[in-house]
Amino acid sequence: MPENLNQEKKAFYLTTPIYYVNDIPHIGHAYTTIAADVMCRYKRMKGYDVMFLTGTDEHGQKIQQSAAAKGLTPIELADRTVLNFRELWNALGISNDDFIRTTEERHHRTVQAIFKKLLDQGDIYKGTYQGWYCVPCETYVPESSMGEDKTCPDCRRPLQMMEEESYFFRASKYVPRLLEYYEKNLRGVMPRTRYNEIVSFLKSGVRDQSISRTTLKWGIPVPGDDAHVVYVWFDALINYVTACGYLDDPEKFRRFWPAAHHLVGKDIIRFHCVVWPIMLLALGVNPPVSVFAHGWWTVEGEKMSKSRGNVVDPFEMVERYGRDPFRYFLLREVPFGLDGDFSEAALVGRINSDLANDLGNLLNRTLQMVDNFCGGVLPASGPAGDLEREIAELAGKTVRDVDETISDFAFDEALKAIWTLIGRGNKYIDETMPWKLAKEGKEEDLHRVLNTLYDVLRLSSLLVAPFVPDTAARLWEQLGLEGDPLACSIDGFTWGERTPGLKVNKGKVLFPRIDMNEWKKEKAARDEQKAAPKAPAPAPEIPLEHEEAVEIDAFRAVELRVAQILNVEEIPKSKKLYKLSIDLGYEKRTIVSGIKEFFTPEELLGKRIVVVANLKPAKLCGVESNGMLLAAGDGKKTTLSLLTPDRDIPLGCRVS
RNA sequence: GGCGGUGUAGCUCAGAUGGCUAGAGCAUGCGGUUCAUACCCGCAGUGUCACUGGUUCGAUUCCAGUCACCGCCA
Repeated sequence: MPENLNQEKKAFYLTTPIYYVNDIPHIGHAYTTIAADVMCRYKRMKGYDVMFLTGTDEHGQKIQQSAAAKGLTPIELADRTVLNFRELWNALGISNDDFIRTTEERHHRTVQAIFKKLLDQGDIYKGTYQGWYCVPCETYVPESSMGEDKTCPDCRRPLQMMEEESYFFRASKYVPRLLEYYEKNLRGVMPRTRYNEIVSFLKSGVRDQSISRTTLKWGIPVPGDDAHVVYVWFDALINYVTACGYLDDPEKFRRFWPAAHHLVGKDIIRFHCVVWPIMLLALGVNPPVSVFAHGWWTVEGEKMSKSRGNVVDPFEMVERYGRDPFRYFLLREVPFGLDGDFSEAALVGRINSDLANDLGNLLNRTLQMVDNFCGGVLPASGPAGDLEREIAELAGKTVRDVDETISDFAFDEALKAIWTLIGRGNKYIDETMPWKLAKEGKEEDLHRVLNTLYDVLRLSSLLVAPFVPDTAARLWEQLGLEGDPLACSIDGFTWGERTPGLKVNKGKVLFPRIDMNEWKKEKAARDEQKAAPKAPAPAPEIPLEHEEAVEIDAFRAVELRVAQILNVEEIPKSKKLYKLSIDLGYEKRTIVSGIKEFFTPEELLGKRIVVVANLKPAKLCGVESNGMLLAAGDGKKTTLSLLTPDRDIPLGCRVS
């Protein structure tokens, strides 16, 4: 690999995915972007010339639709959502060098130039696309996600086989070349399990990709054929080279592209590890050095989803706990690449034990001692003893460990290594008991200890700086040091290096401890408020088609009665069904109900509901159901609400 | 159904190439200390290392099978 030998600085290029503007920013977006930020800040401190890119993906059907639903033009919608992302990156302290929007002119030109080049060289050809199409939803449905009897998974209406003219990208042609590339580049896809998945997927064969659409307008026109727009994925991936100067700045491209790394969520590795590298190979450009796929967050043990209402709002977390603790938690709690669980209790635990007790307290007690015993001025140090040599050695090892682990995107390991050093500092105080040395007048020993602690903190400030930039700056300031730790070089750190007569500025406690009892009360109160009736939700898409009119008798024939849920059992074989025991007042029954996706057993227990009492019994998953409960839901099955009597009324009463 | 992964202390997880009393963090209990944010330090633990066989002088670590969970593919 050519390593920019004629440049004094090594290049490093890192991207996040560009985020689709049909969504409000949540913890997943925050996670990827924070990780990228940490990596880039670290590389800058290691002397790399860094380019850090994030941005937004703004074309495509979904944008066009949701803009229309809101009475906006697509670009108006995009302009609004982009603001949310920019604000979030600001709130999280993201240090990106560029922010690309796929609607920008530089990107349009690049996409069209690439399309044309591939077309000219025969890697793009015109053909027909065949597939099952949902006319109302205006979308193709892959066979794997079709409902029963070839119905649309969204609106459940029947699909039609459609044919459409489309441009295709000759992906199949480059599969052997890509496989060969991955064989030689084991870090091309990380972590390893994803690498295996991609390789086995490639070996199973890749179809040519349809890369244009005639059914929508919101996209980049295919050069020379205005009936088509470029398919959103093909368009989106190209952003990584647009911003890198592929078309406009060959010098920049030559410098940064050989050092390109992508960070992505595990859901989009196929595009990044199959389609994208093949596009690059076709262009005669090397695939990225690595694509790292990180895991997903669950929330309080449950899958995060809009319908559960448990989506973590990063703005709220930053406001409540601070940006640094949030950043720290996300990268410390879970190995990058694995799924993890986000819980506020765990976050508070990390704040108290790692940030307050270990790091904050080490700073606080050290500076307090410099104040108490030396009038706030760091004294000159005597020669090091065995203990000090051991700690200096550990410091060196920590620097090496951090470098090694961060290079592997193992942010959690890097933080563990730093905290081992911090822990050693705390232990060292107990071993040497500086207050005793002060009392006994052993000044030389005392000064040596304080200096050693000072260096542990000084180095820690540098090492934590990429993760918690604000905290690092505060540490630095309290240590009485000039400038910004983030602007320092990690390799330039020298143990024991000192400006004489340095005065420390013991300031406010770095991280106040959070009282767990009070926190629990506060959290419980908050949860209760959340559970209480919320502001009216925005109207979901409701199917507008009506059933045929019926006579009143037809309705009367349905015997609706009030009942109460006595017991809820999971049906292990089923993802959707619960077995419910219900009380109708005059009798108890079992019904089977497909509401598992929307309610926990706890939520259902004791609920008073309305059931169809004269429904013919039916067996579902081997359990006999005697009736059904009533619930309201939108057509897309994103939410469901049980019908429940609004005041106390005896069980068994009829509903009419 | 195919491929791959995982199953180790209450919880979250580490444990190349098989070997002495199986580890870390958090939580728990006890002790120490007072410079410090009721903090820090030390000690104590409990574990049939999923199950069943096999290879071996010896397996958590290798092999085969079983079960459970997860991912990708069909």
